[in-house]
Amino acid sequence: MYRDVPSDVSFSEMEEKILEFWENNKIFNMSVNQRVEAEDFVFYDGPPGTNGYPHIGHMLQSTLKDLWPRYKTMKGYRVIRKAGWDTHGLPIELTAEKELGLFSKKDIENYGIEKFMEYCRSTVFRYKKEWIEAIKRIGRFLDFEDEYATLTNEFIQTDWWVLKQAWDKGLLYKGHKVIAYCPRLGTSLSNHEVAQGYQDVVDIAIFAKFQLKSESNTYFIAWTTTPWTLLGNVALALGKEIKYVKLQVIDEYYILAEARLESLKEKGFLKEYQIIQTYLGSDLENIEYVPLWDFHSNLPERKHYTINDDYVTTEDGSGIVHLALYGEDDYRLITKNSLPYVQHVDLHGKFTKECGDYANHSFDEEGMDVKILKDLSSHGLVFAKEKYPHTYPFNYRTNTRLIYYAKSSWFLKTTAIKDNMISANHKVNWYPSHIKEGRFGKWLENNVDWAISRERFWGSPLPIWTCTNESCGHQICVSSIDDLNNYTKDKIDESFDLHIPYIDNIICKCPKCDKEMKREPDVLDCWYNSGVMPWGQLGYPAKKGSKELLNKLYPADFICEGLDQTRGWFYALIAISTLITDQSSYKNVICTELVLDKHGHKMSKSIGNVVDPLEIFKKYGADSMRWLFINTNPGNAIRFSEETIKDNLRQIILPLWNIYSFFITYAKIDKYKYDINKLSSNQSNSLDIWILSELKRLTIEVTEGLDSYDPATAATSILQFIDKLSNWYIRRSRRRFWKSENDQDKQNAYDTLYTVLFDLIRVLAPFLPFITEEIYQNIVRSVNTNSPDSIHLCDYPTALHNQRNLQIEHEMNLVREAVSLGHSLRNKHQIKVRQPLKEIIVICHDKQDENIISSMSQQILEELNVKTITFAHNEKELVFLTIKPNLKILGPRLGKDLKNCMPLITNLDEEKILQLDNSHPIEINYNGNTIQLTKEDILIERKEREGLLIEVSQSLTVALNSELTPELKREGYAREFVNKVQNMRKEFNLDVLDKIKINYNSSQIVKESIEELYDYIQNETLATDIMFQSNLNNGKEKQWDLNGEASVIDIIKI
RNA sequence: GGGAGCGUAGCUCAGGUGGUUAGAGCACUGUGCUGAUAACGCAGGGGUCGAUGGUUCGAGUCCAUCCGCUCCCA
Repeated sequence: MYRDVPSDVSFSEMEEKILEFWENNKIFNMSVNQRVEAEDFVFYDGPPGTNGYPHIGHMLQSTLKDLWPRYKTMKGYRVIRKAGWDTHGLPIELTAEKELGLFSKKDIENYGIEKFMEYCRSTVFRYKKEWIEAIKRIGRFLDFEDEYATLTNEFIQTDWWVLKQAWDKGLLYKGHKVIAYCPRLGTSLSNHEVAQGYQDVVDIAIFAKFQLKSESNTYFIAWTTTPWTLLGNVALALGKEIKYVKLQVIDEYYILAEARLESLKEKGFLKEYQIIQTYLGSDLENIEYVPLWDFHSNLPERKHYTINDDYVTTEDGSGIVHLALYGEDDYRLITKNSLPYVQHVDLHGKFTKECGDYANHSFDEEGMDVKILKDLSSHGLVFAKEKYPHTYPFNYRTNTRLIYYAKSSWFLKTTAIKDNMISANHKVNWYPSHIKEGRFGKWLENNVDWAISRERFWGSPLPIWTCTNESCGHQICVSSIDDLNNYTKDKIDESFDLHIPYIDNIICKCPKCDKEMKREPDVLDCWYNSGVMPWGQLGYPAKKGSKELLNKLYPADFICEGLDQTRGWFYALIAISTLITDQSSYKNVICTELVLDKHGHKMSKSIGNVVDPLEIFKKYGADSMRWLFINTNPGNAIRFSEETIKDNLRQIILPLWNIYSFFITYAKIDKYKYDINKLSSNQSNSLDIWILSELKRLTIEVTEGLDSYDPATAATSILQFIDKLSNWYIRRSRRRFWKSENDQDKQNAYDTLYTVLFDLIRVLAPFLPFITEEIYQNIVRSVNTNSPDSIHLCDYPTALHNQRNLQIEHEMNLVREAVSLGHSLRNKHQIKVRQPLKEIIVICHDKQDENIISSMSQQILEELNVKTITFAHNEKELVFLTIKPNLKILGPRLGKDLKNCMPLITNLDEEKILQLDNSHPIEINYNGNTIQLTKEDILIERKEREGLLIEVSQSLTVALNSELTPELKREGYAREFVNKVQNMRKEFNLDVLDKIKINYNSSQIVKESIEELYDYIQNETLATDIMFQSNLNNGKEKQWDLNGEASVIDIIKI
């Protein structure tokens, strides 16, 4: 039989027990393995890094990453869910550096690369335990036994295999990438690190004079905020569309952008001048000038001339940009125009030996800007100088300046597959939909070749070997250990650690010239690893069985990550899958926004507003948190606070629990047992028919929501259903369960509620896996041991549109409308519901509704505590009619005339309105034209006439007969009396079935009422005796006010 | 600087393809109901739908510009 349902349940403790139950009974394994023969629903888990704690945002993703796999499992699919861990990359090296007190690559080499790498390895799983705990605690089913990690030889070889594909297609090349570089530490910085180190500084900006070769006293004026780059100048850039002017100032001529003149005058750099000539930038292309210094004059490439590019603006400076190899745009233009790569500052930040007196000085040493300025000044090459405030990137650890430095890097030529990536993306279903063409689509449109190598240690090594014989220079790319062995003397096997430094001991023999080949020293970007994941998680193609598995597990039906993965995982996946298979590796993707604190700020350790998920689980349980993440659109930023969690508990968890508790309370009393063979099939009670129809509707709507990866609409349907079930079906059916006779109606009520509950918990199981499991174990498993061990092994309920009963849904809406109006009227009359009333008068605006109201009148009468329902037809006496045009219909028909016709319609007299209401068309005249109006063209509204106590809605007009006869009053006292007794029973913690004796003292009228309705009171309160006592004073009695009559009541449990 | 998202009641958010009096939950006020309910019902107050223009008979919705917040890129 059913277990009791505690009213003071701790959801957290309940959930912990469920977790144990799942663990002990291997429910997750069973849910996958019982579907071995089934079609796969493919889910990929984006591997998290575990050298930091999991936070609330990951719980949002975990919720969604669990919801669909659970749902699809119940829908009959096999859903393999491999856990994966991101274990490579710069963040791990940074952690290691920090903890080991190392500051640069050189430090690492001194410390010992082998030791350093061991340290990295020891930190990658530092918080794995906490991650697993949090993921499990939120109820996520994830396979930690068959997990994958990016640091294994297996995964690295998949990296290699993918890279070899690109190599064979000619899509892998070595080029340069401009990156933020710290010369002090000799290390590159990631974007994230750079972002941490911007500082507002005031630097000297110089307007330098570049003399035209052809005209000795004419100069281009170019502006820079980094004077040290002038030493490496190779060209000047002008905007093609920008207007330039040639000025005469005394005996010199200057060329600069017209748009800058005003500003230069304001600053006092220009006083008296004459405009000699105007040009477009395109007129000034390809003009040679004299370099400021002749440091690099012996380089063979053509240089020191003007070029055009759109990136030049006239927002500051002179409208002419000086180009040196430090900056992404500079690098792009230098490459595009085949200008020489002049790196006049070396990796230590020192000027190179070509730079004359400057050689061996640091670019950022004290006074360098002034030195350069004086130097140029002495040659008459400074047009103006100014102090210029701007933000400049610094190394956040050493507080020294960074340089944007062009370094060699390996690239995947993704520009070659850009169109394929874009069309692959067209086939992906995105939630929210705007990401597809918006953030992600735009990112693909602007795709540049992907720099996939890093000059670091802790990553998958590049599998490229280069011949040391410079005249040969042949390169090979290997796809696996076996492949590598084709080129080596000493063969290695799987036990060999493929990481640096060991891999660099492997020397290949050049197939072209037999000389030694050495590995390209870089490692792969960890984002590259993440994009390889669909193959890497299977160890494809080397691992046994991986080919068969890949056929089933590629591409993914569903993935889900945060918005920040647009340029991360989402891009890596689509780039690599397009490269290898010319399609996206995911079909449906949910992209979640950030989880913010309750004030809308990002959670961060430094602000101290980080919420620990485990604390929330402990207080409110995981189901509450899951519901929060489902019910608030995950595509919008979510403000997280304990209050919202509490709201969610109250909104869904408690109502569900109370429905369940109600069922158990009565099912135990009546020893109800669900028997599928005896389930009453011809329901006669309209409440049953109605809730079963609503149940089908719920099932349809939730299924549609989940199938279209839209969690929010599914959540709305669920909340509405719970409300209907709790606040109408059960509220209205209470008496059917409570009554003493075990008739068919009671049986029907039980069967219906059971059916509804059983379907409901299965519909909800993917959303709220814990509470539904708890209910399932009690209402299903405890009475039927043949049913599946867990709700998560059950099938999802199904429903068809034709299983709904739209008629009853409409009818019940009408009934609820009538009840709502009735409640509202009682409010107006100031008569509480416990006081019975004689009559409710209803006018149905549509006469056909009378039959509905009449057949369901019992619901209305009971709910409103009214004796009879009367239909009236004298609506004109109660309401006046107003008419409005139906704009949706008349708008398109009348167009511009609508505005003028509106008053003609709204001013129609009541007779005409009634005529229309009775479906007789009428005509109005406008501007000489006759316009015919039918009922569909207008909207009729009813408003109560002044001074009447009536309520009007769309379909009904309702009034109450508020006359209180002596009989009704007596009944009122009796009901009041019952209410007080029941309150006392509750207060004294009596069991529902406990019998009592009642002693009371009261006025004569109350006494008469009680005696008259003795049986009723007895029945309601389970009283064996109700005794009047004129001297009631035993210390336990309570004083009450029964509709103005003072009374004393004492109850005694028998 | 470029791009994306958001801006609707005190708070959190809904508001396909333009259409009538802009909704819900929470909070607040009043009131009622309750032997499932740590609840709930009914009613009420609370809104220049970020601003300004435009298209249209009609704009929260479409277009343009601007403002504010957030994120991504530079």
